[in-house]
Amino acid sequence: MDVERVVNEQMELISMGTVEIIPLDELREKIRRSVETSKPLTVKLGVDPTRPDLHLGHSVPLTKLRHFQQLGHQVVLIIGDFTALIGDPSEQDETRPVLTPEDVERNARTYVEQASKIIDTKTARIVRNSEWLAPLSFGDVIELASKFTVARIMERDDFSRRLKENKPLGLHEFLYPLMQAYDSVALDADVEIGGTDQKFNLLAGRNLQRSLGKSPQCIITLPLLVGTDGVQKMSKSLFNDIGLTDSPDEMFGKVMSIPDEVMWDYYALVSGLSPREIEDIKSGVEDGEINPRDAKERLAIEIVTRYHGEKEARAAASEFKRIFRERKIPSEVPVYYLDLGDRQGRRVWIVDLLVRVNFAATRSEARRLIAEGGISVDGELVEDVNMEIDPEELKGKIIQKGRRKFVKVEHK
RNA sequence: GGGGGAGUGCCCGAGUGGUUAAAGGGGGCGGACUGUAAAUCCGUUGGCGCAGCCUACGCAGGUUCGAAUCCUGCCUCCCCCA
Repeated sequence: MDVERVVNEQMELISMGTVEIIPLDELREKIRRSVETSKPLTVKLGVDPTRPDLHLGHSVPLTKLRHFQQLGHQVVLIIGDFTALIGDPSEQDETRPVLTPEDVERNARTYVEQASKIIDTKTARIVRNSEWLAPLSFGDVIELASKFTVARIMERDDFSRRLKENKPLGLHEFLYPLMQAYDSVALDADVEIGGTDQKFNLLAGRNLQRSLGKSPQCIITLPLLVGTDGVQKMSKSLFNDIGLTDSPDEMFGKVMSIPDEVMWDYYALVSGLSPREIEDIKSGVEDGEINPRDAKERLAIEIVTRYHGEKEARAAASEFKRIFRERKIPSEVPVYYLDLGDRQGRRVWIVDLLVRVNFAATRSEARRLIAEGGISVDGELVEDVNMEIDPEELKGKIIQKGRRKFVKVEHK
């Protein structure tokens, strides 16, 4: 077997889509040794269960973990149940609210399930870092903390920025990189993966391992996926996320809503296509041979296929076309069951109806919607705020709000 | 422990006694346009069966014909010194 060739092949897949590999030649050396001795590398990815759902941004490092898995390495997914209690201060402008152990536990469970859509959870090691972090004594922590200097911790610009801007910075937050670093020590990690925002924490692991006389890990950073707004990084709290558990239609639509320019990031990071295929599509668009919309549609299909299967992806694509391109009513419209019991045959006031079907939170809002020309009944624009409809007449009618919200009224 | 500063609508933020339901921006919603749920432009954005009324500027009182704006107490947060 040609060792050099295998090493090259592994390195090619591993480096695909990465931002940095530190240090590159050291990783190469580790791979070579692994190939020669047939001993898999231990590759670590930590995720803090701070929120109940994973989104497409999380899938970027998970996909990289999958690559290592494909190459036969031992991947370890760390559920940061202990670290989540502190909250990673990386890129945060403020101290995170503290989660209760119950929150963490609930989130942790769904994380593993969602991660299984990307990595093979049967061969991966899935561990919780409370396993080794919780038993540490205060003395142990002080001992570990002595391996870091304040100046080094303050190198992090998110820390120094917060200090400069007179924003609070909790002492406990200083310990976060320390804990993550200790994960690497506890697992004897050879490689750790993370987003570019994790660079400091990843390097902390490398340094701590070295301080404790262990072989230091290599680190791989990956780009942060921008959210559907095309500007900020994907984050549930910014409402620009595409959740891994989003329905096919929702997922498809959200992908279609990203600005054209960022679709190439998505292609590279979460489409699952090879660099060559992506390049073909990209040059096709640049030459004007492929309509950008079709390229984006292809992307959306690829992504939905990954999480829901091809059949669902196709269905989502045609549904999208139906609603947005042809401006038709979706094939399935939610139904609102009008309760006639207490109405005694009285007519239904449109404003009241809009609130009942949840198109408006208040009657004032409903009035505004009508004034803005955003409401129609069976395709007919509602102009009169005082419109009243006979319940019998209303049966089976479709109320539309804006372009894409529909509800059908039926009798209970 | 001492001193200083701040709390305004979903968010940021202007406003220091009188058309102030409160400038401006962001976000949301609607409309136009579009290959698109993108970009851009326009409108709208406290509640109430609403040409009127009610509730609002941390909380509770007070001064005044009239307060987000002045006074008192309380709560919360931040900064500096120790």
